[in-house]
Amino acid sequence: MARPRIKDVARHAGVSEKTVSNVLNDYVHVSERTRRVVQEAIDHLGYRVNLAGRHLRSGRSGIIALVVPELDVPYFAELARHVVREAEKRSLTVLIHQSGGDRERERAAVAGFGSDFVDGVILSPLALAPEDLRAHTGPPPTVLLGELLTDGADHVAIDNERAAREATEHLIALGRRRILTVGGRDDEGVGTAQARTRGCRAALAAAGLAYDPASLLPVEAFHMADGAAAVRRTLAEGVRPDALLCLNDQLALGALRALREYGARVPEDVAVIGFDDVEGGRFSVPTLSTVAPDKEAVARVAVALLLHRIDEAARPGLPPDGSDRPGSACPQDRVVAHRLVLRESTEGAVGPDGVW
Amino acid sequence: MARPRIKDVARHAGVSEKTVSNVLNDYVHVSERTRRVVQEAIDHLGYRVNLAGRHLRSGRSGIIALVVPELDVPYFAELARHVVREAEKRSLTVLIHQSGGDRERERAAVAGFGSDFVDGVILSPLALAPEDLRAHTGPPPTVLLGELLTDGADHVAIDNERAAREATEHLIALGRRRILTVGGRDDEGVGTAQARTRGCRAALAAAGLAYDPASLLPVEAFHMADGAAAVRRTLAEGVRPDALLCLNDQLALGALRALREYGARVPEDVAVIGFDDVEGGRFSVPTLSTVAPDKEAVARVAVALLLHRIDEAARPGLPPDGSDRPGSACPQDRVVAHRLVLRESTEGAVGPDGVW
DNA sequence: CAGCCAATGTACATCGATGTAAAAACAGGT
DNA sequence: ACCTGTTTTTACATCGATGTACATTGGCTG
Repeated sequence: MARPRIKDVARHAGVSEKTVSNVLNDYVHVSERTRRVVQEAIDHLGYRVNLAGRHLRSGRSGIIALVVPELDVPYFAELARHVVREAEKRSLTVLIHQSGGDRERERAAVAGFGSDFVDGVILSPLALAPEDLRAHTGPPPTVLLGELLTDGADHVAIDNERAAREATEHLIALGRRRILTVGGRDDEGVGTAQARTRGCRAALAAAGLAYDPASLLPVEAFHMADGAAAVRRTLAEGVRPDALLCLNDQLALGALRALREYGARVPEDVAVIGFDDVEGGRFSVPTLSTVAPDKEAVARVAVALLLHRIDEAARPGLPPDGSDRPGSACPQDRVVAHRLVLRESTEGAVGPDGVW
Repeated sequence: MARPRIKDVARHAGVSEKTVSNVLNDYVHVSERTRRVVQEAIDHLGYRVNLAGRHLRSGRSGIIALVVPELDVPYFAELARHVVREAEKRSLTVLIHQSGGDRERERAAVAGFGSDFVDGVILSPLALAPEDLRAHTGPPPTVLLGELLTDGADHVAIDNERAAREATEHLIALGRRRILTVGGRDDEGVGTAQARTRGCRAALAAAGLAYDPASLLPVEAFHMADGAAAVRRTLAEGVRPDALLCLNDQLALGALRALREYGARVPEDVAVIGFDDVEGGRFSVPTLSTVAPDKEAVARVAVALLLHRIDEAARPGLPPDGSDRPGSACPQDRVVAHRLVLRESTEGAVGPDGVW
């Protein structure tokens, strides 16, 4: 009553094991009749291939890993959904890992999790340093999401600097001048936060506005709690901005909450804009203006790029070298579209409260 | 320069392959000296076990699947985080699947995804029917989350009926009488929605309030958009409730938005309560009262139960029978704690808007 | 009808790790 | 030194699927 093996199917169909395997793998030279007989045996016994055996033999598991900092950050959850869907189309299974923004865990990810059972890795790094990547050029193939860390690996992202510039220009066009950047970072790092901060500064400079380092509100993490805390802290100090550029929607939603506690009307007193276009921002009070990355495209491009690398690595070609095949061996750098979605938090009012 | 195999380590250490395997698996009868030599060879070569080989030999992959309807529903994302963390503690890896609430996909999950590479499945069903489960009692071991579908499988959930009763009692205690149930369902199904609806009715009955089938607002899915749409529709019809019991926080957050559009003050005009205690409800305006399940406990119990089944299945004992080992062969039914978290949407006001 | 090519099917080795059975090494007791 | 019993190590088969190399079959040509 155990699960049937290929040999059981072979016996049942009266053919050899290899013939069954050939049917399973759509090998061309199998007569229609044999194929039918084998298929019937398969159906009859309820046979299904054992991935362990196939994996051992082929060296491919059909599993790719997606590593994100935290799943319960809606942006990553939405991204994960798209990646899973995209991978499924190409009959790959996705293993989702959470790094918690821990450098050690991210390093483990690019190293293939201390074993070789994933065919490839899509990593959204938070703490990984460029040298970690350089240290590990070997398998498995890796695609990075988010900011460009180094030129050592494939990479997919929106143009964060330009997106931040556009968002800031929008705030400036609304007549806002006292703009704070929630989550902004001034340091030398190569992360998404720094790129967006640069874009913001560029817009300010272009508008002839002074840049004040104090306009950057640092946060621990990009959660609602951090956004709310940072804004509460600043407001408590007596600072009165007229616009907030929040580096993601979670921060922005937390900021909306904090502003409300201080009696500020959004957008009349303070305009707020975020990044990511998550579900929460489409139903908040007020609804949230945001920079919407094409998440579906990010997922599609990332999976395609990764699959390409995997196939490439499987071919007997010159693996570590990389002098031939133009535009293939050298790391790809794909920029995905984004657009500004303007909602109530910068553009309009919800309407009066209490006319029930 | 290929990845080293166990045989390479053996050669390098001057011992047999099995001895290396023994060291790897902490077999007792290995002399201290041999162990040291082998360990040095392992470190020197940077050897790491190949999971494909181990999986093939042992029949265990060390991977469990978590199947949820959608990852971008925050409750499932938070649950996923806990499950992953819990599994990691027991050196299991979690494969996350999304069923999209599709019955076919859920059925595939309990059937082990058409292959046997997962050791077990934790499934949060949405569309699965009891008969689907009964049809597939074979491997892999399965633990269900959410409502009790049948007595055929292990199962972990909060007491949804009681939780809904408590939430409704809270609304009634506030003096509310025109209570609508957003997402409520009256039918004969065995899902979470039905259980919560029953609890609500029980509370109404206990308070001597009439039950009106029209108080159930059906929804397509449990997303913010559905909550907002359902409430808008009802308000447009002229219905004026004084409380909303929303069957999850997403519906509730959508409802808050819709209420605001109609000028209703929450909680003064309408009290709102949800289920799940997601992050969004802790920062919404107003903050959301909710039924908070102990998600960490759900994850912990589910993983423990599953692991137990997996071990059980591996032992040579009487698999399909199940007459011995009391309280083990028979399906477990674990109820996890929940508590009412009362916030502004039922208890207090945010404070006046516009005193900036 | 012999002869040959292509289409089709088979036996066997292989992927890497580990269980089995048995051999080798070692300790202690007489 | 010899036997006994235990520890330590080894050779080999095994898990399931598939690539390789070869055997067989059938169809077609000359």
